[in-house]
Amino acid sequence: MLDRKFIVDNADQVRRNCADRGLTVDVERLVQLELQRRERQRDVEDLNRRANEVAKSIGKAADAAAREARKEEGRQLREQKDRAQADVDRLEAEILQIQAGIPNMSHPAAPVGADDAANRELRRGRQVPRELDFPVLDHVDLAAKLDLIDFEGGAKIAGHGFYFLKHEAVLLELALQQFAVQRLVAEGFTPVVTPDLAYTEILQGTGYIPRGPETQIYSIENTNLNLVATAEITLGGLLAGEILDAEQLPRKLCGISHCFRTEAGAAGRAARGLYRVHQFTKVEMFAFTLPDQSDAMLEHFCDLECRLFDELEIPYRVVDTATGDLGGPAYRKYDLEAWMPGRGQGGQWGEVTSTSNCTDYQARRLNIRFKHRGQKGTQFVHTLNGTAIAISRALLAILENYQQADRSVLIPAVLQPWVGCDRIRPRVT
RNA sequence: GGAGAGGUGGCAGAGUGGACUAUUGCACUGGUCUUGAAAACCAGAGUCGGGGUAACUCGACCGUGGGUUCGAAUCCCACCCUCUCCGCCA
Repeated sequence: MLDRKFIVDNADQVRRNCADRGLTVDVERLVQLELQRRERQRDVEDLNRRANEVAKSIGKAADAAAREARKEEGRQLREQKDRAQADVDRLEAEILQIQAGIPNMSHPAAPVGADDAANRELRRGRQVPRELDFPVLDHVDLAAKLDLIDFEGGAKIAGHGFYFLKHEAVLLELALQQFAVQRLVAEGFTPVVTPDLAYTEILQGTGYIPRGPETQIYSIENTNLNLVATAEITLGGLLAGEILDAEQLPRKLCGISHCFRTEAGAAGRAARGLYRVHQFTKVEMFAFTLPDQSDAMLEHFCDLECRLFDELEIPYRVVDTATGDLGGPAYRKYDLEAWMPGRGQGGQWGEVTSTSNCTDYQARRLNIRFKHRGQKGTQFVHTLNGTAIAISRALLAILENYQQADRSVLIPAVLQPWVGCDRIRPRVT
């Protein structure tokens, strides 16, 4: 959420940013409603003050008749106050609705454009895509030949988009988690395993919208709980409502969670196999920083993502996300897109990680602040999130990039200690 | 899941309808004393919003949301959470 005072004082800038992101938002109406609300709020406070004065005077009233008169006066003042408060509440609700639809401001260097066509490639990873001089399979066919993933089984018990991992795929899932968490712990992250469910207000604080027609979120009926779409939700929510000591920032966490996404409206998009599924495991990075640390932290997160994929020896490119393709809370976002030889005709880049600087947009709604010891006042922290490893897409990229002419798949060297072999061979049945 | 007890400032902990303008202690900040520190003593100090150049001042906040009342930390209702015991269970 953007600061309301900022919106009112910088309406033009906010309107332009909404346009850059391809959104139409009635900023003028918000400004107008907010000015009305402030005026009415002053009435509420004035009536409260007068009612408080009356209440205090009752004990000192000379006689019963005077006391009754004062009571009546107090009653009327409270009634007026209630009416004024109702106006304020009504205005507040309408303002919030508009305000919630306003995205974060965008980094001045972020490419301006309507969609991912305007994304800017920043650089490529160490590994270049291999020349494959044999018929290339995609991960679905590879997994079938190697008996690694059972999509039919997943569909049978939970529907399309669910799957069973089997054999070396299971070892790879665990190996990727180990690999990511160990690297991150060495970089000063506190590792956590988070809940896979969270309250609606926590999701909203992080910028996710449960229970709408277009929601990507699974909710538990008759409760206030939802399945998380990412550990970003639980990691951000962990410190909701807290005031942090400035000296203890930045604070870096990495969380393992399962991620659940309905993928409503995703039908028809390139979604074969593991690329777009309803459940996967992810190791997520999250940071709480001082405002002047967040730009550098975003670069740090991006560097870490690059290091992980360089170590896995998977080809990738880094992309600076265009304004129209940024999520609402993001101020700037970098994606890593891995080379996926089996995707499309002759291979395509496909997103494997994403890291965002959300500045104070999430922190304002989650109410996470910091203060300097001995100084008065608080400010909102900045929050950042980044994918370390999303298992399903990393697995996809490994299978397709490491496939061999004999239909075996090599195991990346860094993962071999955990997988316990250097190659997955077709299973003899 | 059942029964009981609770949720008050950074922490501990008092407050059961009107001077709460939230007692007190610890921790914190400044000062006095001291070569310096500790101790002692004195003083200050929460968050959010509004008004004012400022000293300052007004409103809100005692788990959350409603309600009763002229007036609620205090009474009532619902929900959330914590602790103890019991049940169930990996």
